[in-house]
Amino acid sequence: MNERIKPNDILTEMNKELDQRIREICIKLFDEEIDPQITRPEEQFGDYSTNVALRLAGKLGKNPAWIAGEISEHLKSNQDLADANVAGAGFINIKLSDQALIKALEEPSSMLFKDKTVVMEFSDPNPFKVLHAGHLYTSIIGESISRIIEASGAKVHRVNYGGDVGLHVAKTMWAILNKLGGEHPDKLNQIPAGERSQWLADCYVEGASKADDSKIATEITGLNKKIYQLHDKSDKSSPFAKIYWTARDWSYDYFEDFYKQIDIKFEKYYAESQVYKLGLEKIKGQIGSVYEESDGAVVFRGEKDGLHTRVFITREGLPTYEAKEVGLAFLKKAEYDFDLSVIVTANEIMQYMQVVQKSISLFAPEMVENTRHINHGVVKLPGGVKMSSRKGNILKAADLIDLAKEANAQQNNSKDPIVSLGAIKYAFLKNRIGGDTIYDPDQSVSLEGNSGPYIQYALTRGKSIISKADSFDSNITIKTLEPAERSLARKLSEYPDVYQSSLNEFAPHYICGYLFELCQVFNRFYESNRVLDDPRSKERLKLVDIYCRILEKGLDILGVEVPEKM
RNA sequence: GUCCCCGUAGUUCAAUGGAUAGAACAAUUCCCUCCUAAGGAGUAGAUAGAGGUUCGAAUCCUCUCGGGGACACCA
Repeated sequence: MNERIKPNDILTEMNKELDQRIREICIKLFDEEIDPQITRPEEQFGDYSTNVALRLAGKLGKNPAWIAGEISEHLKSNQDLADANVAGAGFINIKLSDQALIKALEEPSSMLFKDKTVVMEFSDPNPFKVLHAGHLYTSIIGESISRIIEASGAKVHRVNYGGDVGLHVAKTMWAILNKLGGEHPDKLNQIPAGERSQWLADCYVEGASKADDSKIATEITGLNKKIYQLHDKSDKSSPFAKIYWTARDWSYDYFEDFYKQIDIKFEKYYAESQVYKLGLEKIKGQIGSVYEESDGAVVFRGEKDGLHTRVFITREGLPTYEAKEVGLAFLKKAEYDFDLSVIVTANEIMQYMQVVQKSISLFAPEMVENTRHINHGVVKLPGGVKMSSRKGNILKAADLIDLAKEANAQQNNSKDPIVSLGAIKYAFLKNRIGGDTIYDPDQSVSLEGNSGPYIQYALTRGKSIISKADSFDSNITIKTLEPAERSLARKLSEYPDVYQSSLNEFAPHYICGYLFELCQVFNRFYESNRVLDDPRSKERLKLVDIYCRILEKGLDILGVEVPEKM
């Protein structure tokens, strides 16, 4: 965690109370200050659990079971809250009184980031290139983490960053000029609006595939310079500039359409053309101290920090990706003065990013202190082939959405985009961020198993129960719990802890796992306990209502909408 | 070659150094007069290998094997 937002207390209320009590007991009995590390164990063991006794055993040179016994005796002395017993090697298992458990159900979630300013950068597709499956994956991750942070009270600014200058643009421009037969911007009108994005993607593939030819490579290098010059001179009217800006707009128009489709909204699109001058300026100011000249280029020697040496300014005097990142970092800081900056990128970027961040930290440490990187893997289809944007055999983001739609139509006979989109989002978020993810369209839309539609369905079903009740008062207070009700209530009470974990680690998969488990517990309850037309109807409706609200909150954090009916 | 990440049931994934390694799908055996069975209850099945640290290791360390990524003017 970063410095400015270091949480001094990340525990939920119930956790905090137990934590405090156990700390006091340990000081009183053994004169030891120790973090109880309270966890939620399996139901058979209790509601909360701590391993303090095991960890104290070494320090005190005493039997852990004996220590656990002493502590649990003192915990028991306050029976309004909990019962405690010793189990296993020396775990202390705590069982809340029904009253305490019911109280825990009302606990609001953490507001750890209240009034903090957070900049979330994610998605980052490049104009002049294809918006591929990986962009969809990273977008869904970024959006969910944004929502996780927002839910704790932060103001989150979603920003996007793309390369509208650089060699890849030059490659696309080379192919465009080739296709148009020269600098003829008028001819661009011949490309139908619906095909523009694909046309640009094809141009990139063509340019990239021919860049091995040394003559064409030289032309592309020339175009690269020309594109930078165009920005330096704010040229918008020369034929070359007209082609550039038109194609650039096409890309951004397509991005906007796409994000709308997946229900994500960026407040700002940073472009490389906008940050490279600032980057060059900052780097040139540190030549000799942080960066150094080598072979005519400006580099950062990463080896002394276990990183690689990377070029920041080329021999041509042009900024590389690294230099632009330096500029972007300073621009974001200037524009938002954030408490926390989060950047979501693919794993392959990580090692470049570390070099960039390390170099910045040497002359502006405050810049990187509050910056956090989240790295994720790549998207694959089951038994999938390797993809390469250079070769053009790439899975587009739109293709992935189509696959989900098709699967949803076939398996569920549904055309509801809320279901197919929810299926993709959930499928991407249910695994821990970091590794590659295999996207199976059929599995993702399945109503059986751990899927988005399964949770969506569970919620619509829960709501349907409440809507069928003759009367329902959400304000009633439950006074007692039957065993089956208690199991459900116990699971419901875990939500704030799970949310807290997902916030601490920026890990949406905890939410997914919990929601699925919650549905399982609910279904088990529902199987053998009537809600409507039952003497316990009021209490059970209340539990169903809490269940629905948690599912709603959880799905909202995942960015998954819920249809009215399924 | 150097550095980084990864290796868990047939498959896709979980597991703050903690209890009997949890699920889902697939397989298999049961259970629907009932609030949406799109469900529930079972059975079978896994930590790549070898050492080490620890009261305790899927998790930390070393090595081996296997997969992916990064290694100077691309992003």
